[in-house]
Amino acid sequence: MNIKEASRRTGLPAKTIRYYEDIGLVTPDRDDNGYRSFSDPVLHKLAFVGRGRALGFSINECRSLLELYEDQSRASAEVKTIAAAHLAEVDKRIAEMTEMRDTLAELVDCCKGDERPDCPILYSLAGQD
Amino acid sequence: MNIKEASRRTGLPAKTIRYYEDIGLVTPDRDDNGYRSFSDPVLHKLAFVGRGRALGFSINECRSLLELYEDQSRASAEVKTIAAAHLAEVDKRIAEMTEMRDTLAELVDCCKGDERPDCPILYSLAGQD
DNA sequence: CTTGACCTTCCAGTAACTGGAACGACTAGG
DNA sequence: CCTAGTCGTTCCAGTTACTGGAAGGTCAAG
Repeated sequence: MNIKEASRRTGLPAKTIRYYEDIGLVTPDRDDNGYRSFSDPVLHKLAFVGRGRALGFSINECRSLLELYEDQSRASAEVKTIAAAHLAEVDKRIAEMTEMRDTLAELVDCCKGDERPDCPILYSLAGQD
Repeated sequence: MNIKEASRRTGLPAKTIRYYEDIGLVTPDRDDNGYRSFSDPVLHKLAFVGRGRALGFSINECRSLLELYEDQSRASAEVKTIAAAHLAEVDKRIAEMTEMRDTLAELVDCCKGDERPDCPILYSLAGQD
């Protein structure tokens, strides 16, 4: 299977698949003409990484998870450690963004949005609170 | 005032202040020895950008806001447009992250985290739902 | 006159792609 | 057999917003 079909099946852009090969996440076979040839296991790994990325795992976390997935003697505790750490990160990030959002929403709400220069958003950014 | 003091007063790393000069956000004066010399207005602009960044505005949004701030004849509607668009982005991002978070939390919750290889997190990433 | 804290510039690296150029391979139609 | 069009390849550069580090100049204190 060529890269386009692999792209279609995994939902990953062809560019991204090439990039994943570059950084050693997957190693598709090659046909005699130099074209990449995607076997089912490789396709499977790509989809695995795609799902990991969709859950916000970094490439390196995906790499570790992939290794654990392939290691039949893994302990689920190792996986859980990675995922729990990531979850904590996500929670923190959401909390930060929510705080930001609320401040922002308040400012937007206070701004009349007319043709006059008077603007609480700018005043706040200027530190005139 | 030299860069260190400007850094202390704005809370921005000196490196960042130099970077902001590089990209033309601010233009501090120079002393005869080549050192940057920060006047109050420049300091003020730096603090403005710092607050904008803390609210999640991109550098370019900060640049636009700064221009509007300095334009006495601005219409607050212009500012509101930028801020509201950003707010919508933030809201979208928070929604995405929250969805991610919930899926992740569920998986983490289901994983026993022991020495056995059995792991719902990996199974889910592998697409075995 | 030396030490230490400051300052300068410039180069490179980060994360995870994405766009584009330049060129080769393959297939279908005339 | 030629050609057009779609696919594939590699490689280089750009994105965002910094950050780290090297090499070297400046300044104030003792």
